[in-house]
Amino acid sequence: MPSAEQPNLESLKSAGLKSTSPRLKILALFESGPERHMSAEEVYRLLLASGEDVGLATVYRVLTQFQQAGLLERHNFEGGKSVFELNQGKHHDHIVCLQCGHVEEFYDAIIETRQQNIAAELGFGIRDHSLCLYADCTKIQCPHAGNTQRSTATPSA
Amino acid sequence: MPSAEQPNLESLKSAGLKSTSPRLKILALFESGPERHMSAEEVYRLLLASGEDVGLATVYRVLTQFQQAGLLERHNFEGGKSVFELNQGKHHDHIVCLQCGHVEEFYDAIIETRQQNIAAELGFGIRDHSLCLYADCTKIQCPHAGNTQRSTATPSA
DNA sequence: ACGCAAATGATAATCATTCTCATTTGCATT
DNA sequence: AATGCAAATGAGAATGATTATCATTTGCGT
Ligand SMILES: [Zn+2]
Ligand SMILES: [Zn+2]
Ligand SMILES: [Zn+2]
Ligand SMILES: [Zn+2]
Repeated sequence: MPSAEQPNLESLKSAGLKSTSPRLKILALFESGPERHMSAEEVYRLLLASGEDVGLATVYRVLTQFQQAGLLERHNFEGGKSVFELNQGKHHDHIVCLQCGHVEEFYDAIIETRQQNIAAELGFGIRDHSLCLYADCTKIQCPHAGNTQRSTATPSA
Repeated sequence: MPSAEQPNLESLKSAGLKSTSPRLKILALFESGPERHMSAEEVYRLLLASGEDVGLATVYRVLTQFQQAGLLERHNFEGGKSVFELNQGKHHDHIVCLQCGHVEEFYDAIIETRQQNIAAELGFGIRDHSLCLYADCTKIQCPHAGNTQRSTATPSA
């Protein structure tokens, strides 16, 4: 077989991180797990649930390392705990359901542009920003709305 | 003198909170203190510094009560600690200097409108939102930029 | 002035996260 | 494949922010 193998091993290698079992498991979880946005605790629980044995401290360490390496993004929605997601290179903002915590993503060019302009007007150079809309999705698929379906909402423009 | 007195006593009363010394002091600090945006710890330290004797637990309690009563707003900028500010009824978003932590406020009608539209498109009913721009103010007045002046920037558009 | 529920303050407890350190493991080299 | 060692891990202690407990104090209506 040719050398077009494990992209994860590559990711880790090029990030200067040696490829260990906990790291590969965590990366795999973000790539093909049930949730795109997960807290350290969630990652830990999911790994335990799937029989993997990793320490909570390691999960925290690895998440931080991955974030610093650019593999993951860290968000601080309300509630004091950080959530992470795979960095796909495509910036987006979030809307979080206040009932069930479900996270939806969106991108709006107008808002992004305005942010730049506003910062410029105030004499700041933007380095980062976080926009999070808090809402309740009673109108769509939400466990707390009596519907457990996965949300598939897409902006119809 | 007529009965158009202490608006603070009124605020507390109408919030169902009895007017106590810690509450009045904290409210006064937000109204005429040196900072509009303060964490519990900052409030606590400022009160101690001015000779007042309040417990830290009370500060936390009162801040939460004030927030629930609508007197204060709570924000969760990055860094894991909540900051509070007097609720003036005028919604605004924030830009925080990553160097010195200085907070500047702004309001942009275009962004606000877009948020509404986006949520509507996704089938959510917005209940709240938080937008925070992280930047460094090396271009303006920042202690870390060698200038301690208070910023007075105002968006011109 | 009384009485009592509400409020306070000191401290313990909790929660998320980081640190410590002894043990294990990846990986380059023999 | 065996060796060596720095890097990584895991268990648990430590930290920082915040909340809960509870005995004591205080605001306020009577
Ligand atoms: Zn954005
Ligand atoms: Zn996302
Ligand atoms: Zn806004
Ligand atoms: Zn503000």
